[in-house]
Amino acid sequence: MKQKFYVTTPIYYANGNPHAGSAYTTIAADVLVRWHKLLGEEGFFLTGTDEHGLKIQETAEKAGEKPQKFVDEITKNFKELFKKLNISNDNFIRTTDSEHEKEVKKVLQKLYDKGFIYKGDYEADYCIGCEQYLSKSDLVGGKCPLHDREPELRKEEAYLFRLSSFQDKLLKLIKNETLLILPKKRRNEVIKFIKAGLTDISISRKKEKVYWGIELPFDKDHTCFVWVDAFWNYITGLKRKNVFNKFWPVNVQLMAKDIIRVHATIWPALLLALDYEVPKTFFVHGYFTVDGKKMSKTLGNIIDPMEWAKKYQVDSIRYFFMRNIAFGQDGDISEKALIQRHNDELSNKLGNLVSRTSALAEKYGIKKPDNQDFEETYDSIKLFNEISKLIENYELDKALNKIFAFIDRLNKYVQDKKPWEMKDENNSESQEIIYNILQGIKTVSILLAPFIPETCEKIAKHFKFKISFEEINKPLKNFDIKKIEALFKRI
RNA sequence: GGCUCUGUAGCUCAGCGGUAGAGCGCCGCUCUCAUGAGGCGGAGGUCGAGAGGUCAGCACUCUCCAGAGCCA
Repeated sequence: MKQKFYVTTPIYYANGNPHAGSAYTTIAADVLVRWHKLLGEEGFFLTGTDEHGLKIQETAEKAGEKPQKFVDEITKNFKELFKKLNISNDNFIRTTDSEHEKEVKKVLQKLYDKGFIYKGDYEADYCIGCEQYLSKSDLVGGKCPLHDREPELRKEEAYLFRLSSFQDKLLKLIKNETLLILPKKRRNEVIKFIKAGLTDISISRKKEKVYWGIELPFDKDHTCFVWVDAFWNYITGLKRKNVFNKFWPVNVQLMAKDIIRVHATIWPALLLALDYEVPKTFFVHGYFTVDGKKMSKTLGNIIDPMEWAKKYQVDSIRYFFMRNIAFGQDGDISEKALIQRHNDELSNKLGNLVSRTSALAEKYGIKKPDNQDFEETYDSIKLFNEISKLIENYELDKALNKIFAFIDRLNKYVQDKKPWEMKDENNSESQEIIYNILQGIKTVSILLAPFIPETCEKIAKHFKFKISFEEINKPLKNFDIKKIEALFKRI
C-alpha cells in the first residue's frame, strides 16, 4: 500500500489580505507535500481561509459591505497569491462553505449530546470604549490601548467546552510524542502550559453580538465561536473530497508560534471528545523581521507577498523563503536578500551551470561513458538520502544548502575537466564529461523540484527527463541538446 | 519573578568528546564552455565569561553575563 502524507497550513483569517507569513507557511507546506509526492507517496495538502467572527463582521461593516461579500474578495486574493506562488494544494477550504457549516453543526450537536458542551458564563475583560471583550493579547500594560482604560470583568451567557477534562490525556499524548510538537522549545512551552491547568473555554457568542458565525444547532441565540468552526476545517477539508479515511490522521500541521497553544490543546481535545485520532505532528515556525526590525505599519516596512509575486520569479521567492530562514526559527527577510539569493545562487550557480552545460552539449555533443565512475555525479543516491533525512527533520534550509553544495561541485568539475579543450579527435572524452555533468544536473533538478518546481520542469523538459526519483539513476536519453535560455536573469 | 531557548569568522548559521566549519561578504590570482557567471588562493574566530569533572571540550556539569520566547 502506498504511504500517505497529509499536510495542512492554518486557515488564514480573512479580515485582511495575505501577508508574508501566510505565503511562507503555505510555501513550506507545498514543499513538503511535493517532496512526499515525488517519493511516490499519496499526498494531500489543505489550506484555506477562516471567514467567520466578530472582527470580520466589523471590518466588513466598516467597509460598508456584507461579510460574505467581504470575505469572498479576501479569499479571492489568497487564492490568486497561492496560484502565483505555484502552490499545489489539493483543496482550499473556506469556513463559509455550506458543507463545512453542516459538518460543524453536526460536531457541535454531538459534543453537546455527549455532555462536552454545557451552558455557563463567559467571563472576560470588557472595554466599555470598544464595547467588546478583549483578549489578553489586546491589552497593553493591562489597559485597552485604544481607550487607555482598564477593562472591566463582564459576564455573558455562553456555551462552554469541557477542555479541562482532557488535561491529563493531552499531556500524555504530547509527552509520549503520539502528538509530536516541533521544535522542542515549543513542545516544552505547551507541556508547561497544560501542566499549569486548562480551563473550560467558551465556544459560543450571543448572536445579537456576533451574527457572523455558525448557529448552534441546540440554541439559535448563539453562534459558534472560532474553535470548533475553525479547527474542524482540517477534517471537512478531507471529507469534502471523500478522502477522510485515507488521510486521517494528519501527518503534519504547520503553523506560526502564536497559535501553537490552542492547536495543542483545544484542537486535539475536540478530536478526543469525538473519538478521532489526534494529529501526528505540529511543526511551529517563527516570525519574520525585515532588515532586523519588526514588520509594522508605522515603520512602513511591511512586505506584501503579492507585490513580490508580481515583481520576481516565483521560484526566486520560494527559494528565498526556504533558504534564508532556518525552518522553525525566527528569521530576517528583505528584498535585498531576496535579490542576492536570486543572483548569487539561482542565477550564478544553478542557472549558469545549466546554461554552460547545455552550450557545451550543443557544441560538442554528449556520449554516455562506458563505465560511469564520476563519483560526484553518480553519488546521487547518497545525496538523495542525505536530503531525504534533512527534509524528514524539517531542515528545509539545510537541504537546500546541501543541494547547492553539490551544484558547486558540478561547477568545479566542469572547470577541472575543461571539456572545451579537445582531448581526442572525436571529442569523445569531452562528450563523456558533458554527459556526466548533465547527469548531475538531472539529480539536482529532481531534488530541487519540490522547492523550485517551475525551473526544474523547464530543465527536465529541455533535457527530456522526468521529475521522479526513479529517474535519478537512469541514463539520459536525449543526445540532441541545444543551448537553454537563461533560467534566472540577473537582477 | 518562574520556566524554556540562544550566544561559534563582518553577516546567516552548521558542528556537539579528540585541539575550529559552510554559504554570503572582503582581498589577491586565473580560465573562457557559460547569465561580466565559473575556478584557485588568502585574510578573519582565545567557539559569551569563569569554574568543575575528563587523558582530552566549542561540545558534559555548575555559576555568572547578554539576548529572545512562554508564563505570572
